[in-house]
Amino acid sequence: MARIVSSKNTTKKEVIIKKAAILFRKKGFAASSMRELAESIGVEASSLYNHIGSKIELLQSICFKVANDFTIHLNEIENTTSPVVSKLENIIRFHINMMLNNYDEVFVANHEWKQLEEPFLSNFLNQRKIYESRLIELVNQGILKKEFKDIHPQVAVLTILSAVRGLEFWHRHKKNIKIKELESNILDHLLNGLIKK
Amino acid sequence: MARIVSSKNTTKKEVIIKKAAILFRKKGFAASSMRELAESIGVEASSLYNHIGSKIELLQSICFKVANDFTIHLNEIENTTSPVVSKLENIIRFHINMMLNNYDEVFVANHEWKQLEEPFLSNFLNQRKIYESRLIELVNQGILKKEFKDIHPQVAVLTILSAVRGLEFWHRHKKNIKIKELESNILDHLLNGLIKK
DNA sequence: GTATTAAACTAATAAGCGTTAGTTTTGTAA
DNA sequence: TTACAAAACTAACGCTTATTAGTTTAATAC
Repeated sequence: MARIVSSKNTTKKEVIIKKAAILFRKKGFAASSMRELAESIGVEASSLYNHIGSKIELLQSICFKVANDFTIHLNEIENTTSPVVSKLENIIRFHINMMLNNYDEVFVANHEWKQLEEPFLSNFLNQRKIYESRLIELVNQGILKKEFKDIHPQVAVLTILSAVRGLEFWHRHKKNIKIKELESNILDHLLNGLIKK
Repeated sequence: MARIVSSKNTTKKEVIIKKAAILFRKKGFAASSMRELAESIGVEASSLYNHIGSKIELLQSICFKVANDFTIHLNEIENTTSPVVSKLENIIRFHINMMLNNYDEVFVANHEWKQLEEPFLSNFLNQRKIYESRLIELVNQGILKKEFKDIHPQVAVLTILSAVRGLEFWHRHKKNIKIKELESNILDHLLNGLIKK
């Protein structure tokens, strides 16, 4: 009789959620079945229900964990007194590292939140909206302090968030370039641009 | 008896594909049912099969149409003799306009290609890889001609493509900003950066 | 060793899926 | 008006889905 293996610091539920994140990232939430998930763990599908409530609950856990991590980090950044450009750099670095270290979970949160059900769907979107607004306000401060050009802050935030999200694709050719080099290149591009002055 | 309405220049098949793109964009391919699609058109699910072969064929049509549009445009750009920066600007503008004018189709191609089956999946990925390589080569030319900084061309292309893809999110708050302003802001950010010099 | 509990199993459920077959209705042209 | 073809319909197929109930096995505590 196969058993779910979990070390001392991780519950069996956490093991299932992690495996779910991997599966959902690869195949998408709707196209993933509980039987597949169970197989990837090594048990029968029905056995999973000794540890979790439902399939949708797995998606909720993944999405809200990610959202929470980003919010907490932003809270910390806002409570410092650095130049705006440093704050923004810190945030971009955090996004890059989250993407590299929690690839499956961040990917799923980014792509599969649509499959959430109410009230989780609304709540998730609202958290994202608030996070975005706080970033826009930060860029706005940078403009007022003459650290940034007089650009449209909403568009700048969108461009930055999207560019960082693009690191998803980096897992394809991860080996071709060093992480630190990747990080500094993206930061340089977003902050200083592409054209030689 | 309800009928699929199609004007003179669009076949019923095209109507179905368009509605499919809208549905797949909203709910994802796997989570969309043929019964839902039929309902959005106003007929029974089985009636769709008078015009199309299968559900997966719809996804194929959408994805390969988009891929083709981008490839054709890149062909045209490569056959001109403009400065690299103009070529790149032209390509970015094309991406922005494709995203704004063919939102559903581009979104689906970007998000749901995973659900394609072989050999379409491999073919699609290969086309994307080639497209990306050609852009990287273009940026490389810009570096050699001293138009661009000495950055990592692969990272630059990834950043640009990702930033432009982020326009997906723009449909949420489309009205707050003019398209031309949006376009020039993004171009300026990607080419010239955020920090005041 | 025995009792208890955690966690696996098998089997079954009802619902939804894409798709097909066969039939009926509708629009068009002679 | 009649004949034909296009395109809708109803009904059903076989399959997969998430989930539940009931049972058995394995690990833990005394």
